Amino acid sequence: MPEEPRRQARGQRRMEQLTDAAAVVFAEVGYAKATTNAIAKQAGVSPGTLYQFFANKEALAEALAERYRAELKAAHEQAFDLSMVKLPLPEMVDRMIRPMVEVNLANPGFKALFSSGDLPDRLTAPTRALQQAVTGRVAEIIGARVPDLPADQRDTAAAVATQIFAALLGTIVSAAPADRDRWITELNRALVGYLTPLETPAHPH
Amino acid sequence: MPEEPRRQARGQRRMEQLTDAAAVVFAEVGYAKATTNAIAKQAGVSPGTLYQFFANKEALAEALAERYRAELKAAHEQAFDLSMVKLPLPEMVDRMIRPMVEVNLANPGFKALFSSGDLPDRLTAPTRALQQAVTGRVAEIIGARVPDLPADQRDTAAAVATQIFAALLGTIVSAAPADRDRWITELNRALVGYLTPLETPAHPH
DNA sequence: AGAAAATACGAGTATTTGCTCGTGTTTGTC
DNA sequence: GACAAACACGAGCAAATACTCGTATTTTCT
Repeated sequence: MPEEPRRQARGQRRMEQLTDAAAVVFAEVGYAKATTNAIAKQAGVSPGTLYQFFANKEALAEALAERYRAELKAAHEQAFDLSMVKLPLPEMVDRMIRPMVEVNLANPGFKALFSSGDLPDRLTAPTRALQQAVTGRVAEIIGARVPDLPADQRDTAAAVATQIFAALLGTIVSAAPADRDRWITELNRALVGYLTPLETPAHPH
Repeated sequence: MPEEPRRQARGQRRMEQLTDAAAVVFAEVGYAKATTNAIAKQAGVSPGTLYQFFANKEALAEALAERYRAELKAAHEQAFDLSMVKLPLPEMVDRMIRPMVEVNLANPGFKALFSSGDLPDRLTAPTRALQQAVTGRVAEIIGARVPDLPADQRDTAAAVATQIFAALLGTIVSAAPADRDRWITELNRALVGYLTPLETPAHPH
């Protein structure tokens, strides 16, 4: 098995160019229909060069997914504060949503990897990693907010919330900028509506 | 432009065989990776025969989508009753959800057409038709339940509810049968949580 | 029966696509 | 400056795939 060559500065730049290009092409035509030759062309590079750095199309997608994961994590760490746990739910949800929408608007390829329905089997892995990173984050927050909630219920709630988010993300980013806030509001309502009962369990009637 | 030939009984059967086969293959590998040759083989028919009845892969998907639309409509007309409008929201939502899940379980190809992320451009049309049929139905119900709701808010709510549904549908059908009810319950909670505020507008604080 | 239309076949085609490989250039190290 | 490693090229391959077409069979109609 061939070892990873020791990358030099030029190579690092190329790899970034290539993931950038992949993001553009994925965003334009989706992962499945994106061709490696088109990605190479978009990067201003020959097909051969692409394969000098990535074993295959999938590895390229993995690298891109990993980049998004890191970016998301950074955005959240910047936007999150443990004090947020004490905010009213709608405001907290808003603060969770915004950075993710921002990351998505800044990286059009994100959606193609995060919430595309039928990707080749193997890509399920990086996609799952992305989704799971988000879900884990959400679970943390819910856990901090409702400490008495059993772990399994918390994880289920986090998974559902993430799916709702992913579903509406597409609508939000493909909407006209003027309508975007409207859809974000709806997403907020949906999440708040779903999560509120967790905070006020079993009310007497 | 060639005219549609007058189909004879044999041809009608073939067309059904072919859409059946398409459903199977779509369910197995998704629309994008489904090959027309594989569909023909699954139908026990040569590739040429497939193209005697469908101009291309897309037309086949359209026919399948149309079939699902009709099936869904029938299921709903059977399950719906105007009296349902007076039921408590959770129960009504449950009655809306169940038949759709049923149709989905009975027709594994449904999901591939209904909630797949990156389909070829033209297939957006039949897919949209399916989604819109569902959304329209939901809008009707909401309208009947909350007559005072402005039309645009009603349509927005219907669209969001449909997206939430589509998002969790995948989880529901791919879950182990034992877990299915659990996820259906969550879907119910999500929809009820989102829709409830519409029924009790602007509460005094 | 006989003609026309519909159905059926399946090897073959034109194109696409992920990826390779032989060859040449640039970069880093001593 | 010399040597090796990394980088770059791009024509082209092997495989896949949507679709065709010449031919043969079956059904329908008169």
